[in-house]
Amino acid sequence: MRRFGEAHVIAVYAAVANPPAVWYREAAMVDIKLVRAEPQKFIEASRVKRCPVDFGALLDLDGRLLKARQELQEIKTSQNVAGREIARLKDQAKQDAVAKMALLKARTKELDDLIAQLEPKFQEMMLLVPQPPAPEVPVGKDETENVVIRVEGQVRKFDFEPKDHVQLGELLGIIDVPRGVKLAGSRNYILKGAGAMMHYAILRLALDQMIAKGWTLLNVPVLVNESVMYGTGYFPLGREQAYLCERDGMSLAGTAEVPVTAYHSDEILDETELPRKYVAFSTCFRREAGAAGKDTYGLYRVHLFDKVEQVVLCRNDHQASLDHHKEILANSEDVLKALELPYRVVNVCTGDLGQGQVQKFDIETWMPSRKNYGETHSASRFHEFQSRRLNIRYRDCGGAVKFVHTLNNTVIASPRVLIAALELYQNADGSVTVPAALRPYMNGMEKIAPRKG
RNA sequence: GGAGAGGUGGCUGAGUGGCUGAAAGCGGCGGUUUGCUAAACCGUUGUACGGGGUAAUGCCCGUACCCUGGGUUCGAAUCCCAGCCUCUCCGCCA
Repeated sequence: MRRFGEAHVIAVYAAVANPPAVWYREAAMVDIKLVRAEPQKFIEASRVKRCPVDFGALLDLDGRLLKARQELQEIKTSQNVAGREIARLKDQAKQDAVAKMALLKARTKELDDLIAQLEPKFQEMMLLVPQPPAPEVPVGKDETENVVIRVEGQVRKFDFEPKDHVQLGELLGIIDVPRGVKLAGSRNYILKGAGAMMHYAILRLALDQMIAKGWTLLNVPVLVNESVMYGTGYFPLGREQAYLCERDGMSLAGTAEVPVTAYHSDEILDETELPRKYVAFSTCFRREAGAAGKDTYGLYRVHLFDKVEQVVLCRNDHQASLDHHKEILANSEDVLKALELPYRVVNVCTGDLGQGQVQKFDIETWMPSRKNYGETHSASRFHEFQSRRLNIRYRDCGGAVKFVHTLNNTVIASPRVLIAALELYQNADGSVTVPAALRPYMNGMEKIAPRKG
């Protein structure tokens, strides 16, 4: 059985002058051959996704690199031929032949230098080229132009004045924002007692549902090499969102998607081993750079949260990708249905789509305090975007080596979903009924009641 | 953290300057033999890029790749330097 690929091509691209070194994979990003063949398609993708790339400069660089490499290859051929010759020559004839080689060597050096100069620029630009979105993705400028495609469950009407999750959390003694801020600054919090129990209960419910469906549970590193961040597409564009441990050249992943998707990087799998379906729990770290002043209240947008994530690696087949996309969406809906929370599914528009995503469906769960649905899940499919960057391939039945397709979706993320759960399950007296599905995970607790005193 | 050993193809493992993209074995694939399986025997078996060719696949030529990067040399898996990673022993530790 073939398991590991041999091409662990991780190159250091260091701006020679200053650390930190930037890591990337030498393996292709988006397929440059496709960009050459249909530049218009990528120019359009760049426009609607709002990922600016100078394709004129990119193709120019590509052309010059290609030309230099072709000449270099020809020179190498003559060098190899001459080298074999020299081994057989003697004395004066040998001296003459060696002298001739010097000329070739000088040209080789020139070409090497040229390539060494152009290559990093080319790679840098290639890392910015977006994956073209699927035709069924609505064109739009930002999240306000996402299209609702389905609404599930009934939004609760209260016959009393409902409290928000922070008020409930304080009243019940299960959420402590001030002390979270004391320890770790803004956007931090502490879950306590039944609040922490409900947090773990939700995550465990999600894990158990996925395990029951036959998904493979992984426990993965969340402090990862930069190459993994580049490979999954979070770098370079999302670098501002990540906590970096620069001394060690590592960063904290914002989601288990990162290590789980990279799990098979630099490997060649066998088609019979596909699809691979993984589920993993991880703590997620996000700087929320650029979100200053946005969603500052409560547990909606925080620097650290816990999440159960699902990741699929499947055949390089459009239909297979579509089928798995439906599957991972349904898996997440199953968790919300078990929790009996109302939600809707939206088709995310081009402007709100990530660089690598072909299409994305967000699930938004009803949050009474926001008087709106709030994003709780994000189901994406990438086609080859991530697998090219990570070099994840498989051998198909005919023996051809192809890049896998990757997909991922939140199974559940907490505490964000606690906003919906606590607020929707609250009672007039300030207590919160524990959703039936969570009781087995909370020692049978049925209700979280206000503290005495 | 201290001391040592080592990184070669799917795996094991040979290879100390040109005839080595790489011996041998295992595994995989194809075939012969056989009532079936097994065994035996024969053949075959990396990836990427560029060029040529085809209706297309097969195919042909070239280049690169023996952890990564740099250096020495006409020529590097082989010599030198730096880095990364793995293993063993000791120490520390959830």
